[in-house]
Amino acid sequence: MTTPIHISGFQLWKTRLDAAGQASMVEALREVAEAAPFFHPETRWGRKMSVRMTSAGRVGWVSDRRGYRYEPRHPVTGAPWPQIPDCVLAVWREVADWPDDPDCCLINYYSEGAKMGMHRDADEGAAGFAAPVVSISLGDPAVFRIGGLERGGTTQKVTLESGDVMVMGGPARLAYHGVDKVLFGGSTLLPKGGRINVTLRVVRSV
DNA sequence: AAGTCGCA
DNA sequence: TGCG
Repeated sequence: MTTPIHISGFQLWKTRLDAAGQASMVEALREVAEAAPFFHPETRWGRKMSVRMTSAGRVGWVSDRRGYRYEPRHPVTGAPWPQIPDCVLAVWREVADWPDDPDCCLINYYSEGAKMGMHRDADEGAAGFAAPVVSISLGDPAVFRIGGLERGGTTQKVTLESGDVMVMGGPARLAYHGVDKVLFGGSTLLPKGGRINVTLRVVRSV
């Protein structure tokens, strides 16, 4: 599909990745996770998030009692993050309409029952806000919620399925969004089920 | 508050 | 189920 759907300023390409493309991306991400294992981040208040995360790229997104930030090293192993896989960069270059490659490839794994509250991607620095955020969905479908620029505004729901690619850019770059729930078992792409979401960002704060 | 819960 |  070459024409995206527009939802509150977000662009959504349904099944932008075909089955083979999804499978090879999962394999590439599995290799990233071998070098940079998934970890369970804590919020600033010491609560575990339900998603597990890891990253690739120059910096990775990290959360702990010190707050949210980007770091050049894995918080558990201390190793630099692996390189962003070429197949992931290829998606960015196709849809981002941005001259630079992303600095961070955040990989979120949603097992059964995992969700993510409404938030903004706001840790990338002012220059990073100019670039879009690209999001790739793999595995089980998820109910994604899109809000506006302020917390508590009206929201819209959209189901994201495996192979979907979404771009949050322009006026919607700092819009609130979250994941209500994962429709566990809705896809056979991942051996253990669940959902992987890959987000690509230009980071100018680190 | 990238969480959780309680309320309408 | 969408807020607060």
